[in-house]
Amino acid sequence: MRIGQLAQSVGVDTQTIRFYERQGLLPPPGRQENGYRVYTEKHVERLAFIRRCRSLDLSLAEIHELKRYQDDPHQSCTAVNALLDDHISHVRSQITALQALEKQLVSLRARCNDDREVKACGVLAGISEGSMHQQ
Amino acid sequence: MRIGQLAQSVGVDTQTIRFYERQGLLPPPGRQENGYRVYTEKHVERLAFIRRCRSLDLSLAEIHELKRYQDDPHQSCTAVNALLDDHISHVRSQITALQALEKQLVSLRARCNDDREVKACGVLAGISEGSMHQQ
DNA sequence: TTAAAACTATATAGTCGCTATAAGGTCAAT
DNA sequence: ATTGACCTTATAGCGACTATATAGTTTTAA
Repeated sequence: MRIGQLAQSVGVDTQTIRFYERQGLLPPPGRQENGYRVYTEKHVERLAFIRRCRSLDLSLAEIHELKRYQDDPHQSCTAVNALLDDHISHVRSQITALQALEKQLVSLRARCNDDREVKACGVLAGISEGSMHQQ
Repeated sequence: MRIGQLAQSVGVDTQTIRFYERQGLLPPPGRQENGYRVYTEKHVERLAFIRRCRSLDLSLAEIHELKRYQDDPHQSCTAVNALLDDHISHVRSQITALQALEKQLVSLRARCNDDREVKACGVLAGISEGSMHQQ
């Protein structure tokens, strides 16, 4: 199968596939005489795995790490679990930060509900004052 | 005041200040005979405004937009409010996405609590199966 | 048969908001 | 005279792609 087919079957751009290859995430495929890449089912699975990891927002470095674990299947999976735990706490702290941010934004927004002139707008005033840290 | 003083008083790296200048966010300051930048109180305020916007996670493009509104203080501030509303809903959808992600990650993590060999690890299996969409 | 469309290849630059590095000029104090 | 702290510009790097340019190949249609 050529790159276009692989791309379509996994739902990825061809550029992204070449990019993963350059990054060492996807093993270099065979080539036809004309230089076209030729992929196997293995590549489909590997690419799908990468995309599922990405949909979990794992970084390419983390996916690399998981790949190393997969390639040495007899070691303990403690490290796999640790990686996931780290990632979960990373996601949780992102959520916390964004929730605090949302609160700030909503309280800022409440300072101007009507159609004032910009110079009287409570929102701009609020940002300029920098009084956003208390309350 | 020179760039180091400005940087310290606002709590920003000097590189960042020059970067904002190149981006057109901070007006070009005067220069001493030796070429050193000379800043005024105006610059302190403007830079602090930029940093407060950044702490609200507004993009440089959005800050540009706010700057344009400030420079035309007699127009209605509807656009300011709209910008903020957009930003709030952007933040909210980020939160929602991250919460869904967290759920996925936690349920994936639950598939392996003990020290198995990697080849039997439920976490890696879970990712490989790609059965993460039905909860 | 030929011409156009669709596919493939590589290389390179752009996105965002900085941050880091290199290589040098200026200034005050020792 | 030299150290050190400051300033200057230019350039490259981060992450994970995405877009563009340029060119070769294959497939399809007229």
